[in-house]
Order: sequence, then structure tokens, then C-alpha cells
Amino acid sequence: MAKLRSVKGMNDLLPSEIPRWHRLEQVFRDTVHRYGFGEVRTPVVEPTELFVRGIGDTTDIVEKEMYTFEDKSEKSLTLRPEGTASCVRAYLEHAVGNVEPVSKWYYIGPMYRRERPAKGRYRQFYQAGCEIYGDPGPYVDAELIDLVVTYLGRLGITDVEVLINSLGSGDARARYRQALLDYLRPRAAELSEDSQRRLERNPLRVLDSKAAQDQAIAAEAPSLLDHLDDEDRAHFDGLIATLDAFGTPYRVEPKLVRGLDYYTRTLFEVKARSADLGAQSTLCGGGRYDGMIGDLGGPPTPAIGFAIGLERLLISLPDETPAPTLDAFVVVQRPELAVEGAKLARELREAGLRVDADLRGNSMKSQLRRADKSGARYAVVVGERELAEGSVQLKDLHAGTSTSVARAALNETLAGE
RNA sequence: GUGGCUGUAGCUCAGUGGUAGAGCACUGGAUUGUGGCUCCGGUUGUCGCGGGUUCGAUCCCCGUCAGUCACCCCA
Repeated sequence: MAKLRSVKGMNDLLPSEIPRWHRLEQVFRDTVHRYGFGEVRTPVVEPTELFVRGIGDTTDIVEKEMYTFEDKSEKSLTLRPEGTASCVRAYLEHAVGNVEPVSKWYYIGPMYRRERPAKGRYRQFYQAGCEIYGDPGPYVDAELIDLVVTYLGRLGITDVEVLINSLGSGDARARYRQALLDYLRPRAAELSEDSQRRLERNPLRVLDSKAAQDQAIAAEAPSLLDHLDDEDRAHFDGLIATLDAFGTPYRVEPKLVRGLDYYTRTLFEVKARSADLGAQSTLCGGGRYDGMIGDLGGPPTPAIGFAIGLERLLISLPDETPAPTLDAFVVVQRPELAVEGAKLARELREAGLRVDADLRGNSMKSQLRRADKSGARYAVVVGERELAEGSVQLKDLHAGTSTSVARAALNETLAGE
């Protein structure tokens, strides 16, 4: 057992599992490109203040989950716990809003949260996400939800549930908060310990508590949707009408709240229905954050985004046979022919083929076994006889047949397949 | 942060108070130049780490670390 290990909750991804990741990423890129998004790449490290102000200092993420450290100039830096704040920072820093009215960005990359690892939850984890700046919706809200469902569908993940809700905005949200407090305070003693703590700091969070005694109280609580003002209501109705027009299935969940402070109006979540993920069934979370850009010192700009947890997708992803990674495998009859074999492999690679060889001096049996396992369609055998007559033996590993091919014609023969 | 379960070969796991085994994988051969099937052989371990009980611990006890699952929260 090695003494040097990866950091708890941060995992290696070895070459054998990378094809599945490539698939997740390629299908994501292809899908978001269809919707007009462009990729953005931001640093993994940001000033701590960005997350404190952007995500909110009452959130669990900022309160206890960030990897924060001081660099040598005594600035406080933090490993990004999510992607939205960084994107907003970049959007403002480059004054992108002055150049184009609407920006549609996507990102794929690692995020860091110091939580207790569990199935589908890691300390370094990968998210793919989208952000739209400058469009107040509600059509883009529906577009994003549709995009996520489409993406998952293209991966073969169809057993999902889309939950939507509206948190309202501005005064409506403040009024609701007050109404909720008025309802909850007299019942505070009956709430769970966690919810009692949440009560004053972020009462909305009591609504999605999983504790049984909280759920009973939450069930009778005033509904968010009843407190929306006319504009919020119209926005939410517009979202629903658009989803209906798309034929995208969804469920209105008035108690859907989510843990980040910055959300306004539209909130959504996509959950896997299969049991594979245990308690971490949320595949995707997102929502509108019309206030954040202004809060961070920019011009008031409507914004909406989502993030998908790629590890969780991977758990839900149906298995597929991986594509072969090699076209041909060179085999030499005797160790003395290693240089010939290496040269041949090089020539084939130069011709654009994916080629490997095993020139450690082991037996042909062993070399052919590796050729077989590599998934290569062909083995190219170099032996005494072949060398003498300037040919090579081309063995079709699927069919089990062999043919003699003039060495000069090998490139063409292989390329023609 | 709290609780449960588990740590034996690269992987999946069996096992006994007298310091270890199987299957897979890897590898040699049966076939002095031909994979996938079959057969025969071979390599691989500080039995997670530290301490205690014992003549003796991989096994029993305590601690610790790690993994995992659940809670919390989230992706």
C-alpha cells in the first residue's frame, strides 16, 4: 500500500476511465454549441472576497466548505467552490456587457468543496455549466432547462425529474420572507436543531429541510408562489407556457429553495430517479440571479445559469463498449527484429494511423495477446521470411485471417479499410 | 461536523491464536513464427498503521488512519 495518496475526496482518473469522461464532455459541448454558447475558462483560484460576496456569507459553502489560504502577499485566495461567481467576475472584468447585449457562456472544470465525501460527492468534483447574461427571460429560462434535459437524453439518461419554482424578486421576496418568519417563529420550538439555526439567517431553507418534524411544519407554511408580485408571476407563467410549448416535462415544486443566496425568480433542479446515486440524486441545479452582477459592482444585468455534476452523470451513464483506440499493432517474430518493428510502426503513424507495438523482447504469443486486448483491428507481423521478401503479414484480428502484403503497399491497404 | 460498515496479492474476495489462499490479471510453455478457447507451470503480499493481551496475533482488545454508506448540505 503506497504511503503517498491522493488528498481525501480528490480522485485520480486513469486512462481506462477517461473515454467515459470524454463522452460526457463531447456531448455537452456539442449540445451547448447547438444553443449558441461559447466556452469560457477562468482560473481555479479566485480572491476569497468574490465568493463571500457572490455566493453569500450565510451559505454552507462560504461558511464552512471553502479551501481558503493566504498567498505570499497575504491576500486571501480560495479554490473555486462553484463556477458562477468566477464567470460573473470575468464578465465584469472584461466589460463584456458593453460589447454585446446578451452573452451565453459555458464551462467545464473542477470545483472544490471541503465536505465529507460520499457517493457522488467529492472534494474535487467536475461541473459543466452554462450562464446567460443580459436576457431577462423567461424564454431563456425554458431554453436552459430544455438544454439540460436534451443533454441528459443524448447521454441516455432519461429517467429524470425536473423541478421548478420561483423565488420572486425584490419586495415580493422580502414580503414572503416576513410572512414565513411570522409563521415559523411561534413554532420554532418544534423545529429541528438545524432549522432553528436557519430560522433567522435564511428562513427559506427551513422549507426544504428533510427532518420529519420540519416537513410537517413546512407543509402548512405560506406558499412562495402566493407572494409573487405581478411581474414575477408573469415571468413564471411565461416559463411554464414555454416549457409546455416545448413539451418538456416538469413539476412545480413550491418548496424548492436551494442553498445559494443569490437566486431570484426561476429556480430549477434536475433529479435522477434511479436509486444508483443514493442521497445525491441531484444531477443539475440552476436558477436566475438577476441581482448578483449589480451586487458585485456591475450594471444591473439579468442572469441565469445552471451547473451539472459530472461524477453523478457518470454513475447514471449507461455502459457502452469503448471505441478501439488503435488501428494496428506491430508484432515482431524475434527480438532482433525490434528495430524493424519500431520503424514500421513509425511509418504507419506518419501515415496517420494509430499504432502501437510491444518490443520488450517477449514472445509472439504475448505480443499477439496484447494486440488482441488493445482492440486494434490488425496485427502487422514482421518476420524473417517477410523481411527477406520485402513484405509483411497483415492479420485481421477480428476475422482471424492473414494475408501477405508488400511492405510498400501497407499504408494504402490499411488506410483503405 | 455526527453515526454505521469495511481494511488480506494490481483487482474481487476466502481464511486460521502457530506469520497465508482462490479466481481474475500479468507471465513462460504445450505450438523452435501467430491472439481470442483449453491444459500445465511461474511472479506478486511489511494480512492499513501503532500499541496491548499472549510463549506466539493476520485473527482477540484499544487507538489511529483510510475507504465507503447514511445524516447535513449540495453538483
